[in-house]
Amino acid sequence: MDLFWRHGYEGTSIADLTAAMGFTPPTLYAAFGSKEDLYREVIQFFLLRSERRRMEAALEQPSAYAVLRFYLYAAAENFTDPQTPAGCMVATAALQCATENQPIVQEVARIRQQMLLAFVERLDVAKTSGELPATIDSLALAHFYTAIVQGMSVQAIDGASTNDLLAVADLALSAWPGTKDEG
Amino acid sequence: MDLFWRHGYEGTSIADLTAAMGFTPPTLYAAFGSKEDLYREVIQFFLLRSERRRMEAALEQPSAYAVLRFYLYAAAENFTDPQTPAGCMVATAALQCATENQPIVQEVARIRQQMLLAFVERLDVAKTSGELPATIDSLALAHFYTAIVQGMSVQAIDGASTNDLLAVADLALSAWPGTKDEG
DNA sequence: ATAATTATCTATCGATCACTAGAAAAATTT
DNA sequence: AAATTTTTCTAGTGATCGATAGATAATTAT
Repeated sequence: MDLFWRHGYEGTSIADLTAAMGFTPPTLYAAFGSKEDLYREVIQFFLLRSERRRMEAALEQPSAYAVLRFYLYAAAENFTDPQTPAGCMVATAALQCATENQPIVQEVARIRQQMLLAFVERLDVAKTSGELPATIDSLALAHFYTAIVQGMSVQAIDGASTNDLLAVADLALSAWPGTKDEG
Repeated sequence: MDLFWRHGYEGTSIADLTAAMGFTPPTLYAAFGSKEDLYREVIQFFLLRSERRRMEAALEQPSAYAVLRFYLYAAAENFTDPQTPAGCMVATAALQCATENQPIVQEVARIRQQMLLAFVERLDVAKTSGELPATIDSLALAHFYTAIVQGMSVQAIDGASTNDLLAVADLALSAWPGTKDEG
């Protein structure tokens, strides 16, 4: 996971992986099938351990605004955690790949769309509860906060600090067009 | 440029490039030196023709707010222009590469830092002119709008429409903490 | 303890990677 | 028109790519 996270799908070779894991290619292929299968498995593992956990923890917050704040603050911390590679493993992964790796590109893009839809769902709830005006376009607002997360990931990769990203998060939250009540 | 833009540095092979340009590898190497040299030249060409032009046109706007609006609207249009690959060629390029290609990663990251600093400079001017409160952190605000551009690029690659990105731009502009006067 | 199974190894596959020597062709100069 | 220079080609370099056949070692089952 560390290697794919740091160097991407195409930037990580089987030789890199087997050297890091301490065994030889046949073992890797017996265990995971192919490089592509392994990457898919790693992505699912990442989602389970990091992204999905972050989203689920955020969704426990009592208001849509608090959900966003929790998620963005957690992202700022996680994206700059020195114990993991910088940025998010899915938010800015597999953006450009060779033609033969388009299945990977589409897979990761599909996961990003799911992240987007998770935001949309929570924002729709916020509209029915009155936290957001009914005139608000949930999809547009979700696009905005998703873009922020993706931009934060790029900047983390470029070396931004936790505080840099927290400031970005705060500015994004200042654009919130609904109530900021906590209950 | 189209190939590197669409498939990235590692996703584009010399064979891809020579096939697209209609000649053979020795011609490419005589003309450009190496794949890395060619990529650097392509990036500079892109900056000249697209990114720098967009920034310079934006900076002709009469207020900092108008500069940002112009730049973000132009980005929304350009990132989804069907005549070019989706997204920005530098905003979301070379984020993950193999160890041997780290010079490329650093080069592109350096260019993104220059984009950031261009925003910082204009925001500092806005503080002296009173468009922005003197208490505003120019660097943080620049990080925010740069993140928006990078996020818009990711979403364009994922298939977002011009209108999707314009909505993101409008929400980002709604976070502007200064005067929105046009003069 | 022996047999069957599983896991991992060495060694290598053909394909492709970025790149280049030397010949042939095209353009330019005299 | 002949000589020179420049350009592009054919054909290939060694290295590395993802992936695998067959042998060996370790484990599990009987």
